[in-house]
Amino acid sequence: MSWRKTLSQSGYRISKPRLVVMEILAQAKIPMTPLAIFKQSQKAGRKIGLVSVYRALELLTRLGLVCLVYANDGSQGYMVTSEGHHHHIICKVCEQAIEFSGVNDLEELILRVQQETGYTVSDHFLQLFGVCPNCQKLL
Amino acid sequence: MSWRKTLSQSGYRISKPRLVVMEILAQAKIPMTPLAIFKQSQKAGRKIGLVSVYRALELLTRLGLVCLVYANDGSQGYMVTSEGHHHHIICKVCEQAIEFSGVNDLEELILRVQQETGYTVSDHFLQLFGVCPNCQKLL
DNA sequence: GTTACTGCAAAACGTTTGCAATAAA
DNA sequence: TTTATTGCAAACGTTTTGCAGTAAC
Repeated sequence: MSWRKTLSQSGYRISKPRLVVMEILAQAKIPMTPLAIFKQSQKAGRKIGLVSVYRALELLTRLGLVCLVYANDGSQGYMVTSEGHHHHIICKVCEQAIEFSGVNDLEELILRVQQETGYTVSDHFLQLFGVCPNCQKLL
Repeated sequence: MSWRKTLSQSGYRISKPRLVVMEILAQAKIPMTPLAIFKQSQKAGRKIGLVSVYRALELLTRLGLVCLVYANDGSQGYMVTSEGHHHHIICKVCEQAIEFSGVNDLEELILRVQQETGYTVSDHFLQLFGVCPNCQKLL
């Protein structure tokens, strides 16, 4: 389903700020902060308010259309999400981030931890960090 | 090695704020924010400045004596670390967090992702969320 | 035409910094 | 005694909020 449909079927409007934020995130190769999205919109001549960027990101995240990823220096950025469950791997050099799926691989670990700790596990967060193919060439 | 030795062998002093922060974190069962640590120090009658809490946490994190964990609502808190590599599992109800080790279980996943993406993986971040044994009884 | 949404200004929040006073070694 | 460290006050950057005007449906 397109993000426009998700929005309107949930009773939200396709406004200019939401459009611009989605366009910028769709083209971005690296996770983007609210401020970076705002600046990019200015550079592109598509004037929107920083406040609207925050509000758009909050909504889009809640609808699962974008997600928050953490750089390993602790800073946070937003990315568009594709359908289904997935994780991200982020290049430490150029910050380029891509998705990978891999729920099943964690199943065994989760079962073991449940047995060892007595916790029931309902959710998890996994991110990998490394060097992307392009940056490997340059090193 | 005790955290005191780690500090002094690295050329740092065992000051009151650092002592208080470590004491509070050692007793805490849930990840604590800088502000929560500060308030706890006041309640315990061990007066230290909030700024010192920040500075102590920065140093202790850099030395690997404490670490930052993320709640699944995005908020962050600090915990003492035990030796070696490990991850955390956090209770969604009471926020109680405990460590578990499990590097080997990720090995296979990491190898697969490296092959699929061409990235070289050097680092990872994993956190599990669920319900702790105690909160399971109460539900 | 209705009302969800925007954008501004201002408030709120968490965190950092400069610097004189203090205390750990 | 020396100098690393503290604690205050003030600066800082980020995020949120109230509200009148605007635009999506």
